[in-house]
Amino acid sequence: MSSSANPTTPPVQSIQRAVAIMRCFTEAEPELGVTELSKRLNLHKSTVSRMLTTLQQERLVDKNPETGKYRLGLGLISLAGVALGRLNARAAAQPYLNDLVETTRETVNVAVLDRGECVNIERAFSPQPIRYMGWIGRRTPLHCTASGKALLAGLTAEERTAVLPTPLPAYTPKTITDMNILTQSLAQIDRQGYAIVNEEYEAGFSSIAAPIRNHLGQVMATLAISGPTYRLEGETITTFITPLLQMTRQISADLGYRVM
Amino acid sequence: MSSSANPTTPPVQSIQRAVAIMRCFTEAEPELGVTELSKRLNLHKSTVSRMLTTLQQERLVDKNPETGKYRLGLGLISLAGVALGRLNARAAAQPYLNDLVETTRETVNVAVLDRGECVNIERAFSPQPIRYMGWIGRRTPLHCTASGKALLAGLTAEERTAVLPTPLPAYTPKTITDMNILTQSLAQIDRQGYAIVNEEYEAGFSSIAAPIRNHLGQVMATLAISGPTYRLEGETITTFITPLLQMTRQISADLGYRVM
DNA sequence: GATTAGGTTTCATAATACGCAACAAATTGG
DNA sequence: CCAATTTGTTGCGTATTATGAAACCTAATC
Repeated sequence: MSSSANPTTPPVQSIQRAVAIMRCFTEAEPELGVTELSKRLNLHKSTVSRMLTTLQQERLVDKNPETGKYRLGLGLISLAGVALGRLNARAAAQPYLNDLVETTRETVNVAVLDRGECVNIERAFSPQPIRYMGWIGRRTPLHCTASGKALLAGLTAEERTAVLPTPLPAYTPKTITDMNILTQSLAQIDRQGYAIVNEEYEAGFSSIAAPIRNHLGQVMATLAISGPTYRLEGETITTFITPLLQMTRQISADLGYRVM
Repeated sequence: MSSSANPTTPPVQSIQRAVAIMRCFTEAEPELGVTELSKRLNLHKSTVSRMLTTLQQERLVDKNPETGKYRLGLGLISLAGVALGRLNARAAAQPYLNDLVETTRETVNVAVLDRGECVNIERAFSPQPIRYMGWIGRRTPLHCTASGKALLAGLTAEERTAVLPTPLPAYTPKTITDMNILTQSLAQIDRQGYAIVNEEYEAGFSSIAAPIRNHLGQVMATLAISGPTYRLEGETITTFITPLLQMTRQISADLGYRVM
């Protein structure tokens, strides 16, 4: 039977269009008008207007009464809540996050792999005013974030090739874009059991992550500690290794993973 | 122009159907098959199958490889993350939630009003093993939850009539179903500035909530402390009044609300 | 006040989504 | 182990829906 990668069934165009409309709304641009969406998606204004009206009826978008513009609606939050609720790694990790925040005083995140990206599914924020704000749902690349690399390190070479873009995009001057160098780096991460990334994805931002394993030993999520480089640089981030690994071992054990 | 309650534009049926499919997945039933969805929604199997394929391509559902059944996908989480990101009350409340959990040792939630329901938009869980697990996105009724009543108390009589169902459904023997009694109760809540609910929505469950106001003094969200009745009954829940009100005043002040 | 821009609605029709039937694969029960 | 049943997918023709064009309404701009 065909996989989703090579569908023989033509997709339902109206659903694709509706999702494309919703995906135009971002953290940077939370509100958009009919005409703007029409231009971006190359759809007629009347098509966009009708679709927005239906999405609004279904609570997936709403209209800001003050600006008259559309934005994503709270109905998405309820659906997402159901989607999050089935993630075992999230439930397993959640009781430990605040302890790790207290120990490190930095933001802690849980992330999973989804279709070539790293998706945050849980987080506990640092109490410090300058902190990493990785919100739930945020997607980041795999090859230049600590969580992403920890996820990649748990994949076979084949799986890795399937999820990584070619060429690897550069996000900062420090991003590794050579596949061989990345592969070697991932082998090292697999051996040592954690990944550290300094400013490969975003200037001034560093993090350390380790895998969370299921009862079969497969990497199902990662636990990461993130913050501004000026606070983590030097030896500071290495002091997080032990508490991080202790925590991921505990969480993995809660999920049934036994080291043989 | 017509509101979403009385649309003159016919809705896009395919979008409605797709959303109906997604809404079949719940916390209680996170995985469903094509035939089951077909029966529930009275749609042909081939229609459901095609729609699920497109939703899967768009990451709003995925297929559990172990069971072959469909479930809500992580793509929803990213959209919901954007939706949550625009909620000022949530961002304003978030730094205070852990303090309130430490003070009360109970679960703390932030909720907003959305189309006749109370929706959780933030939460910090109690560290105790028996605790209220109000997940983000969870929807609860207005007339029998503390958050719901705190939201209702901030509405005009007209607005209230618009959002409340008639008759008021009973969830437990303690649910108030008489509109006059509810109205009097809400007037009292408005005067005292907080709502307490004991087992009106769910047996064994109680909570206290207070409104979060914006710069105009309008109730935009609520902050609630919830837990099992056996821990909160008697005088315990009243000891939460002062810390809760202090916190909602602080959060409201952060949002620009000034008591005249 | 005129013009422009954004958004909505009516209408005819082009194109899509649909149901039906057939088929393939998986599951169930004897 | 095999037949029967159930589930899910796909090809096809067409009924129905979604669509774009045009007209209209409202708000914003000059």
